[in-house]
Amino acid sequence: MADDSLNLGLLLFIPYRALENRVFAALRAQGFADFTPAQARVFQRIAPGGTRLTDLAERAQVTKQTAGFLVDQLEKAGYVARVPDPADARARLVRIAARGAAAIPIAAAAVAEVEEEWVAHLGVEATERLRGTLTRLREITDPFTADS
Amino acid sequence: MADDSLNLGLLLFIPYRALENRVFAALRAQGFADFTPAQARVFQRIAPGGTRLTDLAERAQVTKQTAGFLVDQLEKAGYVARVPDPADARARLVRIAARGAAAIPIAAAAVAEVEEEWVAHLGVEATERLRGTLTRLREITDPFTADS
DNA sequence: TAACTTAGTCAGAGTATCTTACCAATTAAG
DNA sequence: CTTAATTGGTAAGATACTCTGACTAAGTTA
Repeated sequence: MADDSLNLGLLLFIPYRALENRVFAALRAQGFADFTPAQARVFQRIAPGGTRLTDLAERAQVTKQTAGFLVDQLEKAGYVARVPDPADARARLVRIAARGAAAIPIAAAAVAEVEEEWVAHLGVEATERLRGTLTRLREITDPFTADS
Repeated sequence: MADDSLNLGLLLFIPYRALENRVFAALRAQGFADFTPAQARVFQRIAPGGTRLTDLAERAQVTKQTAGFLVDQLEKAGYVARVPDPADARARLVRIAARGAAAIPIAAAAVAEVEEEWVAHLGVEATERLRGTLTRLREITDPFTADS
């Protein structure tokens, strides 16, 4: 018998994990096998114009040291680059580099594919409502909702 | 400006993480500070009558070795116990022990509290739809939906 | 009973994460 | 304009998590 009274945490985590697995598999299949989930979680939080390490750490909810460690690896692998922050000589901006930019459409395609499967199972409306509800939920669960 | 076009993965992950943090904070505040998120993810998957290590590993999507490592720690801390599996002399069932059972209502209360906040933000109906949609989503994203 | 499968452990390695302690640049106070 | 506090980031060391590969023991199949 299916136990469908799992707590919301697990209910959120299960599809998250499933989606992540699919995206990683797609990237691996296209030659992007040289990065890890932890690196990807930081990478995802980089804003279009670049993001400071400290901000990245806050958004990803890890320490500055952890973020620095992961960005080091992303940088070595060519996914990101650190450029000086014109607004503050202490800081540098982590920006998406060529290899990172190349990976994004592949990841996006994998997400779209999974989403189609979800739509096929849930229906268009329920899927859109899911997205809408999660987006609204972000307002009270993401400390960094208000960034670009 | 808020960028509300985040991919579904991140949209799922953000509230998951927020909820997990709250539950951990509540447990810590009640004296349950001697376990980790990784241990909790395995712990959560233990079925009422006990679960074999191999099943636990599959459900939590980690290797048997990792599951064994985490169960060792949970066992040392008194959250679970390993008992012989009457059906198979090779196997043992991981069962929730006294300390584990004591932690569950505290975690449940924390989840309920967070859920109330979500209801306050989203409304009752949207929250229930969220749960329903996620439960249905589990059918195609959880390899172990069909267990008790 | 020999071969195969399944439950679990052992050993060793790499990855991720934290705490504590720093340095350097910026900003605030006087 | 110099001292003090704040902020961006790094360094070192420890712990936690997770994996791969190799193994033992029990169960199943032929």
